[in-house]
Amino acid sequence: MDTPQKNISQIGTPISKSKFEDSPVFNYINSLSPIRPVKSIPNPHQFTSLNFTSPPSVFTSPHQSSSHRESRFFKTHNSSNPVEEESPDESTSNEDVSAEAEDTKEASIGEETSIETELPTNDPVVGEDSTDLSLVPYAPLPPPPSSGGENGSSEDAAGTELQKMYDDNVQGKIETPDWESLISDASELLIFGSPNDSEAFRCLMMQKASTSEARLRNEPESSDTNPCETVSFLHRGIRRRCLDFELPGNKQTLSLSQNNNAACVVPSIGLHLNAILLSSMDIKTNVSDDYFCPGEIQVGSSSTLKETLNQTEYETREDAEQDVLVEPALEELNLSSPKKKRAKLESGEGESCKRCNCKKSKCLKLYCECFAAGVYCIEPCSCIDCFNKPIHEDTVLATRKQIESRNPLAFAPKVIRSSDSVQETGDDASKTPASARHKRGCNCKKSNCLKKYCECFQGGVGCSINCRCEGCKNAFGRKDGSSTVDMEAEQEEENETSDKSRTAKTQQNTEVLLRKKETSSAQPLTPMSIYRQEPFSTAKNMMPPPPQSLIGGGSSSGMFNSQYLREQDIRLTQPRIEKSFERITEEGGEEMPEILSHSSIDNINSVSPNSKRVSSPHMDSSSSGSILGRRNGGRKLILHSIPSFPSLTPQH
DNA sequence: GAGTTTGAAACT
DNA sequence: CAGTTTCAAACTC
Repeated sequence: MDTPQKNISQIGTPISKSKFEDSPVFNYINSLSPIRPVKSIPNPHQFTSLNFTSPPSVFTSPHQSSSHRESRFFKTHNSSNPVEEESPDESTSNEDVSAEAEDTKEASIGEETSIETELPTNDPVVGEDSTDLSLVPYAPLPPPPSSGGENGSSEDAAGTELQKMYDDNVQGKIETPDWESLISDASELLIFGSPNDSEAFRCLMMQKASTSEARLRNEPESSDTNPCETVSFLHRGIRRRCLDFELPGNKQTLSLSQNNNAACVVPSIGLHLNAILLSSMDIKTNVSDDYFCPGEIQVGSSSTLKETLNQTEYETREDAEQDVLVEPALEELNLSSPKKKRAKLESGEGESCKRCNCKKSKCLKLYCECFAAGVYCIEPCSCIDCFNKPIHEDTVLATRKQIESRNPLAFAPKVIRSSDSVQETGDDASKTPASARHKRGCNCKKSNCLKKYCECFQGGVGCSINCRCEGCKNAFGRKDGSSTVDMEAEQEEENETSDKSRTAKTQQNTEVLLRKKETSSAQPLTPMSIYRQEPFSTAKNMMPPPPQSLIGGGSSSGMFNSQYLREQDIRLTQPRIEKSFERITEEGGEEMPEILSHSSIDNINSVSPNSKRVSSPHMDSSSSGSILGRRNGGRKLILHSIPSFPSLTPQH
């Protein structure tokens, strides 16, 4: 097999390889490509290496009929090889992978075209715009500048040439690279993205999934550990689709995480972040879970998580992530039997993962948890006449927009996390132990805020002034200001008053939460908030003064927050995430573009869209701001434009 | 699994 | 903005 590099060299310069390296042209080429020269050299073996074949697939989704969506990733995804599209050999499940693998092979053979095809995949990701990567999936892609390649045919000649050159150069570097590096990059993205990235990643997956859900279903039986496959699996495993509310153009945001988040998460809670971060860590423990759900993870291995939460943990993340690559396959397998999963979720605590059962809302209203969370409904959902699917993307977006017009914060995370430090501020929040508060507060009349009917309780947060509940006995903190101290006592009360079985459940949750709180309380919480926003954030989407973003950051990301925060377990995960962020900031300081402006924070208070009350931000702001400063060690965090949550509306 | 309860979301 | 209806999750049996 020839190495792609040859091709590259050919493209770039017809010179022989030895000359090639020395030649000024080579230098020039190097300068062109953002990526480190690396491997222009090594080729042959790298190429031959198994690693090589598969990995690219990670970012490429050859078969996609809806290539445009992925265009971001595959800038130059010109011609789809028929082969790509359908690899007769492979089972449907593996089609993608196999196709990709073949593509790579072809690339190695040396066709420019084929190479280009492959390259694109890598390019965006590795090199230039990590942002693109993050952007991902569903967003109606703005034609990426570089991506003109999407429709290679349509490209202008000049543009094409440039693109080619660029691609070629990049290719040379990227292609050759061993997968390890590639994967590591990818993992890094995940890491960085944290919430956002993960979301983005997920979105990526989702795209795939959405475009070919049917395939996915069929897929997995094969459990090849081929790198490519693993990657693809990863995506698939994560595959739950996020609604991409992000608007094209998000690229503005500098930070990877931001962009990414915006894209996917849009859905707030974006699950995403969590998903990956957690997943990376937790997946190991809970392979069976379909999605990376914080809650599930916890449940599955609560103890493990706790342990993992330790600061040291995140250090292992990279490794974990690699593992993730492998793990997904398992998940994938599981996916094949949705019922199983569902059953599992039901029985267990799969709640974290959205799976709706809508019958009349068509999953286009906030009644639908999936929709509310900013994710598309998937197979496991039992909804009827569901419109919350990629196929109806337009409808979904339109509906979302409509809802947002009515209530800008409709898709904002319901639970706003504030830093623990809040207590210091003396705000009402201080009364309650929980660092987080429900955005609007609950309105419980009969549940005493002791059941999941109560959104506060469900979100694992205490009731606050904002709540209009009656007879509040929220174990996480009463409206009247009972503190964490009381919680245990409350639990006891609960036991007495509430039904045994039910109580037991509740109590468990509560206990878990308490433990988490105890553990987490020591740790600074804030940083997360910043990132949370990102998932959905899109410069465009940003609300003027992003109230949400300020809010807790946590608030903004639809999927992320909702899914994540909703989990009572949130706390456990959070520390971890924070750390990851922290790490990011430390290591790649540049990566964090966001600026946390206090001003925005101030706005938070005012922002109660529906006139419904929003948790008092100031506490958040003050605390968060201070914390941020602290955490970052004086680094300035800029809240550039943090889209608080994934809003469809371009701008308000 | 069916039915009931509950409170958020949507509507008026 | 308040009251009512609709809805789907949470819960119970």
